[in-house]
Amino acid sequence: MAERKREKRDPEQRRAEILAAAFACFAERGFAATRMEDVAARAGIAKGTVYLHFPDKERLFIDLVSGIASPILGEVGGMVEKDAIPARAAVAMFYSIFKREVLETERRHLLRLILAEGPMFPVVTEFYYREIITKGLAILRIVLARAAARGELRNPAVADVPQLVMAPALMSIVWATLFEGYEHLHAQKLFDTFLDTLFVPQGGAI
Amino acid sequence: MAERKREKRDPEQRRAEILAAAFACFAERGFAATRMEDVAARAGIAKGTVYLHFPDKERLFIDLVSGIASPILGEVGGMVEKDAIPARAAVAMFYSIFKREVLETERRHLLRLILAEGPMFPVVTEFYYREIITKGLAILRIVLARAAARGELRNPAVADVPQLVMAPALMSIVWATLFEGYEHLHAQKLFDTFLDTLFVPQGGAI
Amino acid sequence: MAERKREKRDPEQRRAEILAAAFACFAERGFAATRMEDVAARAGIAKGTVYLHFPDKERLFIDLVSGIASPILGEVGGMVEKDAIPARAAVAMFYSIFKREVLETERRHLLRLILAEGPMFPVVTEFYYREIITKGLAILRIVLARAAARGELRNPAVADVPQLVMAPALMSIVWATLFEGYEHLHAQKLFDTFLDTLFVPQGGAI
Amino acid sequence: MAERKREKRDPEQRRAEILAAAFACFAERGFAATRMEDVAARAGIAKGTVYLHFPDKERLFIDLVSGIASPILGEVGGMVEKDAIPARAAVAMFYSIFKREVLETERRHLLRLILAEGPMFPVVTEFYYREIITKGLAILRIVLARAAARGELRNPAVADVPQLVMAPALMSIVWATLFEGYEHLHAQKLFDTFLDTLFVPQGGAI
DNA sequence: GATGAATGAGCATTCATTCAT
DNA sequence: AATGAATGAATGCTCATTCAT
Repeated sequence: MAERKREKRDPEQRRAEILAAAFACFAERGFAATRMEDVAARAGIAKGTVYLHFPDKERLFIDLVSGIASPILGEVGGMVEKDAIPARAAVAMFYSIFKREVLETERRHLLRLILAEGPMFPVVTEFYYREIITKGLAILRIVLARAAARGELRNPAVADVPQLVMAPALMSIVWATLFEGYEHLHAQKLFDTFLDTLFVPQGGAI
Repeated sequence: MAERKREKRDPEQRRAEILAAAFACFAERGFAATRMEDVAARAGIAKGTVYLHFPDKERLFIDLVSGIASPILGEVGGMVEKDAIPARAAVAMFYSIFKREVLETERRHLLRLILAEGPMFPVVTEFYYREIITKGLAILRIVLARAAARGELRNPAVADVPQLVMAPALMSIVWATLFEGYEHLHAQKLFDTFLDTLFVPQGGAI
Repeated sequence: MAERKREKRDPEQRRAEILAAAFACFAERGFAATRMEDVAARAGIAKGTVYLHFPDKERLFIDLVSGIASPILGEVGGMVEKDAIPARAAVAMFYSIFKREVLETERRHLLRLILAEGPMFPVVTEFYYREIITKGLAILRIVLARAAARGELRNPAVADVPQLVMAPALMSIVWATLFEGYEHLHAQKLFDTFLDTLFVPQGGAI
Repeated sequence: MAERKREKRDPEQRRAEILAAAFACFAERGFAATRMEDVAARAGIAKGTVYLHFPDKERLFIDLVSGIASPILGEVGGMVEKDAIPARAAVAMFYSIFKREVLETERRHLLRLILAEGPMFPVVTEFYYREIITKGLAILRIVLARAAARGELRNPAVADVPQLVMAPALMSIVWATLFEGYEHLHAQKLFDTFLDTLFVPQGGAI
């Protein structure tokens, strides 16, 4: 009978649990097709309880999508600091962090959510542009400019189109989301092949 | 007010009008958030009329998403035939067709639809994998293999990961869909830069 | 190609065809669950054509239910005339006509229709009370009174409750409609047993 | 205006209220013509609340029609036990219970419902055949066989067609449902007259 | 007359949100 | 705080009826 009813909790923890449940639901079915009751059930609480932490479904979504991104940035930022390391290593690390933190995480569903619900939630799109894209591109721009200056790039013009470097990452997510079930895409190979294409060989010889 | 009521039409034309309206609506708001009445209104017809052409919302969506892709394939396929032309030109043509037929068309919203609704409509995902991705990759694989054999690729390993060539196209759509309002991405420049990175310079000079 | 389209017909015949189709449909599914299109399809005509003969669904139903009963009465009425024949024979004939004209005909579904839709169509109920019940009871009353006077009834009080004589007929229809599939009810035996109960044995023997 | 809003209730009681309201509605207008909103309104609750207790309209109907019959059976069954009492008294009790429990109750509308919706709900028909008809006939068969053996029946053959005994009950309901407004039928008289016809007089004289 | 595409009111059902407990 | 029954607006779909052909 000890059905852990009316379990009280640290509000912050409760909030986090709801966000986690909400993310799983939204990622699975999209915003419109997710029922608040699904979220509650997944969080192991009652429907009404969700409303004690979020005023409505829309706000739950926005808080969720915004909050989930923040942690990613930190590490990536460090990349730019180290002037010493070769650009190729920096970009490789970029992919590596992306792989570890996004592609191989539940966060890989984020893109789908943002892309899918973007038009309905401009706030979210803007948030991502401002907080993630802008910062990511800025970092890449710096790293690529440095690489170009050092002659590490086969095509220095790449430094002007840092989106090109993001493209394989994007592809890896989209593929993982849609087609992984039909055919496996080896993300690391995709990244490495791109790195080999982007950068002049490091000639360990002589 | 030209109320054009009870306008009869060629069934095929009517069907096409509905599909066009539906595409606009679905692209704008997603499957769940689109009301059949919206579609009808956009097509300038009554709610019930939609059901004379499609049995239900789901089928309207599937027929729509499936039908809209078909026309794309034809032209791309021709690319592979011409053995004579340089690989770079072939890939450039691939991007060009993509730009003309998808990126600069309403079809650019397709990716969003597929990505967003994929999990709810596995039929659609499978259709796209089978009809578009598989065929597109096959073509690229042939072209790239040929290029590798001819020494046209800076990194011949690219021939094994044709998804790499698709990545910039993907990026161009995602950017156009989400961030174009905040910052312009010059798709042609993206493609050209990538081509310059991918292929060894043709050195017309000396 | 000779798809007998836009077949013109004698209006009366067309009307009759529609009524027949409508009866089949209404009997099968009831008023509300019958679609005008079903009726049209069953009559082998287009939806709109029904409306050339009946102003609306309700009127189709009323005309139908009213019209289908009329033919029954005639023969029964004759029963009362023949003063000479024994009451038992007259009542037997009543059941016989009922069996032949109603129970073993599609008309057996009439009761269901009237009972089911009665509250929604008081006109129909009233019509049946006035045209069928009243007349049928009147005839039975005369026959039974005569029988009582002649000492043919085991219980002369039956002459005051002619509904009692109708009851087995009612039972035969209800049973045929609902339970015949589970267990057979031999209507003739039901009637004969009732006749044997109702009337004093005729004892042809000394 | 005592708007008694958001009144919470014992679930069982709520369910019973809905069933009662549903019965009234279905009895009045039939299955198809009854709107769930009517049911809700009649139960004094909101539309959605009905769905907290029944998954859909069909199930509401089936549960309703099935549930309403159960209570009838009990008492009737006792009839057969008492071997001592004369068959006539037993059958008289049968009619009496029927009158009290069905004819003079809202349950008298049940026949209409079953007859009307039978073809659309075979489950219901089968339920009634199995639970009511079969059992009722079995009891009558026993009582009548006993009566025949004791020479209480004017026509012993009646014991083979127990439906004959049910017929007056059926007539009383159908009449009450359809024609009572036009002409009164004295049910007790109908039953008594039938009993007097069925059984040999009990000779209270001497 | 005959047709059947078009219309839109109508209804079953869902689900975000509220609130009495 | 937590619950979940209750609410009612919203939406997919149907079908009686109309009307251009």
